[in-house]
Parts: sequence; structure tokens; C-alpha cells
Amino acid sequence: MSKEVQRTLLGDVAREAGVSTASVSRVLNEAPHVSERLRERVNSAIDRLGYVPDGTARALASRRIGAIGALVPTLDNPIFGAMIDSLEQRLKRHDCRLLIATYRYDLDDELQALRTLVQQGIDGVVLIGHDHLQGVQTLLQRRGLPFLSCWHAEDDPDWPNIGFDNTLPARNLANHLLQLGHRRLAIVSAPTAGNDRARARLEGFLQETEAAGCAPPPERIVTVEYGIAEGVLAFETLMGLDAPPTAILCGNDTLAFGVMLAAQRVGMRIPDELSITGFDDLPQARFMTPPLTTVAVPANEIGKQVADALIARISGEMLPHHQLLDAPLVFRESTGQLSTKD
Amino acid sequence: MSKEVQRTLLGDVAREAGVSTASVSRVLNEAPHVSERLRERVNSAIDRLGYVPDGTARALASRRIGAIGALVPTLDNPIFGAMIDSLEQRLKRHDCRLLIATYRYDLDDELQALRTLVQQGIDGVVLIGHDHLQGVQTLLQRRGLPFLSCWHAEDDPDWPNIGFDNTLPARNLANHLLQLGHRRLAIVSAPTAGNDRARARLEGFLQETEAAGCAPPPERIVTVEYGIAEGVLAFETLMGLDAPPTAILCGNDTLAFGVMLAAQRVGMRIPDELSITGFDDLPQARFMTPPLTTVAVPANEIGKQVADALIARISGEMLPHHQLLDAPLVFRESTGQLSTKD
DNA sequence: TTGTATGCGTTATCAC
DNA sequence: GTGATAACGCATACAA
Repeated sequence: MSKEVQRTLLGDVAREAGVSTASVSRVLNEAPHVSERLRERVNSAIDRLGYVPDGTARALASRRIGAIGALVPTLDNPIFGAMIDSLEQRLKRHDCRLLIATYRYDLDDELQALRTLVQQGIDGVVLIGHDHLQGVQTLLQRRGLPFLSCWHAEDDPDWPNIGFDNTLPARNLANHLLQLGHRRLAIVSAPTAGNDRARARLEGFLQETEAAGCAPPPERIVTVEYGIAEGVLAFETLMGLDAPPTAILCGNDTLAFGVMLAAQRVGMRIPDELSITGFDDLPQARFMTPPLTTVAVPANEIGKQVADALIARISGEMLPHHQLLDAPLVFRESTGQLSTKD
Repeated sequence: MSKEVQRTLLGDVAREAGVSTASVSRVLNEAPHVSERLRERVNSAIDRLGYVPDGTARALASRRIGAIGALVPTLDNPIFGAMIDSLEQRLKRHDCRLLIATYRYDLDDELQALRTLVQQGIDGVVLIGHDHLQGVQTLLQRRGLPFLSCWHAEDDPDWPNIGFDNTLPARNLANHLLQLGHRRLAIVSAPTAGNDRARARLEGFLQETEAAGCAPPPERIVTVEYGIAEGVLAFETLMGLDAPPTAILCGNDTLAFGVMLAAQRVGMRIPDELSITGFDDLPQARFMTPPLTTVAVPANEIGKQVADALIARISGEMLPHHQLLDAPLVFRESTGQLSTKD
């Protein structure tokens, strides 16, 4: 199909430089104990011939492909896009490529995708969260494959991870609303199946409201898929109740945007008539009217740290790796005291 | 470093099944002319031994790694996230993996990243837009590597592509504003260096306004980096002018969001006092207050079609591949006639 | 339809 | 420090 151009091989470089193939390989891999003179001769031969090493042969012989795999639920959520973007940029520094696979929160798909990536020969794996099928751990261990999960914070020695606590900020958000005098709270959660982060946030909301004796009744806890339109729907559901909430805790910013925009659409004043909180601190959160009170998830920082840590693990440094990052609350104007005019 | 478990090889499967290695390979690759009986024996042996083929060896021997590379400016822009998400899902169907690399609109970085991916042995390449260094084409051609660019629509036989016209919708947006009676137009553009899409949109805006005799003077054409905050800044710059615009054409939705939110912040009524247009139709565009008039970029459709077309090319089908998709205007409430009360 | 034998382009283990 | 040479694990042309 394509013209079979005569490719320059490592052996050609060796001949051109008048050295052995082993020496060329050593120069290529920056191995120790190589004389400066030899290095120069080889490099000059490489330049002269325009030699480019073959990654596949390299991978077979060295048992390293120079790429890791990342399994993410979706790239449609910009928070993951941001993380993957940082991850890839940082991996580049370590001369490492990135294979991505998405699984739409379907853990069977995740395991299947992992199998495929492992078969490709990836040098390491990045996972999101703590919810995985048993097969994932089994496979990873059996292959002795370096891996790291992120976006959560379990101190599990079998699951090295770099992330943040999802529960505590959720509790703090709930507490913030309680402090402002709200008692009729509602929760808009993403589906928790296969999503420990969503579950942890929901639990945080519940723990705090229960402790205060005003846990939302079932009808004020709605679960919707990820999306602005879904947030709009959730708002409509909640406001149709006999006793609508005075404040809504959302599982993520996108849902909060939906809720907020739906509220504005019907002319509701935020926060006078309704307080709203998010979780993620997406770029537009601070530009909403009013700016959204939320939790700043360190997506970019996670990407960088995961890259560095996984590369370290691949290099054999089996560090502890339970890294807890800060996910601070960001108080803005979407939350406030209920106006007492009624 | 990791326990060297005795891996099961293709040869082991052959022995177990009592056939040759070639036969096992044929079954694995679903080659034609394999008897049902042989297939069953091999598959059963594979199951019994839990054999998993080695991707690196496969790649070296077959000269296909089962993955393509995608070079995107950034994944921080959700429109690219959406495209990559669809692309990856669709590639999966074809049993193809995805390597991604970002280059922050730096064409030198793009070429460098391409070199790295080519060296890995990727089977094909996806590019964004038409702006690339000469080296990109040279490299692609010399290796006879199947590739496809997207997000633009040149009818260049040397550059197979699947995309949409960026200029025409831009013209139509400008015309829409002119029809509404606006004469003091402004443009907020993303940097056009290394970004033919931004340039095409800008040109569309200019062509139409020039034709109507009201091309914006230089001070009403501002260029800012991608981002909501940058849109806010652009708004402030434009509104500080002696003759501020009555309508603003933005190069993408994110900039438009920034402009709109900044306008709301200072209490400006949209569209009564200011009309705003975007480009992309991000999910939140229709949920803004007011909903944003914009252009619906078929990001997901591009992802799917690119996957199918590139796989076809890799399989040797050298189709024409200049596929023009529709990018329709979406008229919403962020544009309207200037209120004539002054 | 199936088996045999060789090649894929490196890396790494030895010697020297 | 440097050079032979044997892996690395599979695909495929060719033969049968």
C-alpha cells in the first residue's frame, strides 16, 4: 500500500560509525561507561543517516513501551480534560506517552479497557477513584504493573493514590449552609454506582445534615446524570415539591450550573431566595452571576503529581504514595442567608 | 523489580493444542481458511492457559501497533475533550487504541510530538486544522502514514480532512447582527498564530462587515487567549472605548461566556444594550441567560467520522476524504435589535 | 487447510 | 569501555 522506503536501522548506524550495534544502543539509551569519543561518532552517524529508532523493536527487547495508560470515566467532563491535559504535559517531560481509554462509569468496560491496555504493554496505569472490579487489582498485581489511582483519598496500602478528600469538603459545604440558617436543604447528586467520589460527597452532605437534625427527606435528594440539562431538571423537580428547599447542595459544578441557570430562568434570586453550592470549581464557577460557592478540586495538580509519582514507580521507586491534596472551599455569592422578608 | 512470573507464550498454546504456532497466530488474527475444528482447539487451549498475546511482539512482527495518535492543541478546551471522547469510543469498536499529545498551539511542539508518536510506531494520525509546519507533511508522507485532519474544510488533495467551514458561519453571524441593525460591531478573537480556525472565523467576521461598509476599526478588534477570564477582560477593554460596540462577535463560546458574564456583572442588559455571539455551542450555551446565539460545531460527529475514516485508510482504502460537515447557526436570545430608547 | 522457518529491529548478557 | 550474539514473542512467506 505505501512505498516501502529503505529504512535506516541501528545496524546501519553501527556500520557508518564503525562500531558495534551494542555501542549504538548504549549511546541511544544514555547508558553509563560510554566514552565521549564513541558517543560523538555514533551521534554524528545518526545525524548523517537520519536514523530514527523503532519503538516497537525497542519495546519488545526492553519490555518497556514508553507509554502509560489512563482509564477515565469520560473526557466530556472538563474537569477530567484538565487533569489529563496536565498529566500528558508532565509525562512528556519524562519522555513518556499517554494512552487513554474511557469507560462511561461502567466498571465492566473499565476492566475490559484495562485488559486491552495491558496487552499493549503499557508501563503503568492511572485510575480514577477507588471503585473498580476485583479483576482490576488482580490483573495489576499479577503483571506487577505500577499503578496509581487519583481523585480520592483512601489510605489503603494496596491502592497507592494521589487525591483529595471528597467527604470533608462536602460536610463543610453543608455546614456552611446550616450556619447561614438553612434547614430545608436539598441534594442533587450524580449517580453513585461505580463512582466513589459522588458517593463520598453525598455521604458528606448527609452526615452533616443528619448531625444537625435536618437531613433531607428522600424527595429532596435527587440523582441525575452528569450535565447542565440534568441540573435544570433537578431544579424543576425540587421546586415542584410542596416544601421546596431553600438551599441546594450539588454533587458537581455542572449540575450546580444547571440548577442556577434554571433558577434564573424563572426569576429566582440567588442567594436571597435560594442558595446553591457546587463541587469542582470549574473555570466559569467564579464568573457565574452570582459567583458559585464550591470546592476547588486540584485537577491540574493531580495530573502533575500523578505523572511524577507513576514515573517514579516505574523506575522502581516504590514510595508510600498516599498523597492527600487540598481541596479548599471557595465561598462566593451563590450562598447566603435566607432573606427574612416572608 | 517485579516477580518474574512465567508467562504463557504463543508457543505454549500451540503445544497445548497440538498445532503449529502459525495456526495459533492465524486463529488469533482471525485469518481466513482456518477450519472450525482447529479454531476451537486453539481457543480452548488459550482459555485453559489464560494466554494473553504480547502486544509489543505483535507490533514488531506485524508492523501495526493497534493504536493511532491524536495531536490536539489542548484538552483544556471542552470542545476538544468532547471530540477526543467520541473518537476514542469509536476507535474502540475497531479495536484501536488512542495515544494523545497536546501542543498548546505551538507548531514546533506539534511537530516534535508527532515525531515521538511516529517513533512509537502508531498506525495513523489525527491532526486539528490546517496550520502545521512543513515537516509534518514531509514526515507523514515519507513514512506513508495514514492521516486525517479535522475541524477545518480545505479541499486540498494532499490533506484529507473531515471538518466544517469556519468562515461561512462567521459571516452569517456577522450578517445576522447587521440585519438586526447593528453598525458598531466588535470582534473578540483567539490568537490566530498556528490556528487557522480562529483565523478563518476572524476573516468571516471581517469579510461580512467590510462588505456592509462597517468593518470594525482596529481598536474594536481585540485578541485574547482562550478563557472566560480573558473574555471578561476583552469586554472591559471594549466598553472602555469612546465608541463602545453595540454587538460583539466572539471567536468561541468560552470567550462569549466571559463577555456575557462581564456584561451582566455591570448590569448591562443583553441583548437590549449589547448583542453577543459565540462559536462552538458548548453545552451551557443554551442555558446562559440569555441563551447564547452561536454556531453548533459537530465535535462528536467529527470524532466518530474521523475514527471510521482513519481506520479505513489504515486498512488501505484510500478514499477521497474531504468530508464537509454542517455547522449550523443557532439563533438564541443573546442577539437582538438594539433598543431604540436612546 | 496447516506446518516450517525465517524475519521484525532492538536490548542485554556475556565475554574481552 | 567495547564487541559478539542470543534473546524478545509473534507474523508470515513459502512449502506441503
